[in-house]
Amino acid sequence: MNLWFNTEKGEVICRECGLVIEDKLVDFDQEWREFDAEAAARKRRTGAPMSYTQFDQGLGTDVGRKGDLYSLGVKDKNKFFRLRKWQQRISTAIERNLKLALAELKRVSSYLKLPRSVEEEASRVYTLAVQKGLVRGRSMESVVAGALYAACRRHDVPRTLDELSEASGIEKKEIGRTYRFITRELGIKILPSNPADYIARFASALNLTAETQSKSVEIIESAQEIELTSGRGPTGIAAAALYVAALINNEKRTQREVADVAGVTEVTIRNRYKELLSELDLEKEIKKTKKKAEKIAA
DNA sequence: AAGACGAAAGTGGTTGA
DNA sequence: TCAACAACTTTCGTCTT
Repeated sequence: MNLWFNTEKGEVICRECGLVIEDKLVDFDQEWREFDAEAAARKRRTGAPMSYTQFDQGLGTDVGRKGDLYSLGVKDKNKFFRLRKWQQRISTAIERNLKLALAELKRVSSYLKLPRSVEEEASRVYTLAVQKGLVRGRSMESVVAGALYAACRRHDVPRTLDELSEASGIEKKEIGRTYRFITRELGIKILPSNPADYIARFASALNLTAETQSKSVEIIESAQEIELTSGRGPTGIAAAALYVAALINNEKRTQREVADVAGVTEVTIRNRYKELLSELDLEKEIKKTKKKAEKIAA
């Protein structure tokens, strides 16, 4: 998509269709001007942005820099070195662990192409987990994976456990276990993920058109209304809806193909598919497109 | 011959006593 | 803590296109 950030009007506009995507941009410009370093020091109110992806939220203090040394006498110099030693000692287990873990977190999150907001949230979750001592007895990596999984769910950009497992090299059930553990211990509430959130990703992996996508979201919505979706795995439902929608729009994919990208088996798709057909009378629509296809062939 | 279908047995996780 | 249970998987044989 070709976007145009109009900072004057505070809008984000699509260059192709002119659609205004966002009309409440924050103005990131300063409201004053500075002409030299002196004025800058006087006028700037903030430092670097605070971020949980930095192990100390970007707010850490170092004792002294080399430049300060020249103004000190011998006695003060010794004091200076002593203080700096202490500073380094204080940064003990927790901080070192955080540094390592957040590096790992960044790696996994960029592998999965997760948005910044999710990475940020996951870092926050991990930091909390460390502070509560929840990492003890668990591998750092698995907690990182669990935190990321939780963050994904919260931000409605679900990745499957399989994907997380592939990216982090941690076993699926291990991730699931720590995920459940830390969300329980930290009191993080997570709604069951919505099957519709998976559609966009699965559809593009299968090269399906936008119509098929919206059709399958439609199907999911009507299925949810009659409680067909509760208690079932969301990926299975998403896969089945996508499969049916593809049939209706004459873009048939095999059950095998859909099953692979969704990370479920053909059997699960069949089961959901059967339920969808019997409860939502979609058979008519499928027959319609079949007839159309035959006419075109003839 | 490939894909769809369905039965049966197995797995990991939740729930309720 | 254990057993019952539901969802999902694996496997395999049969039917359909």
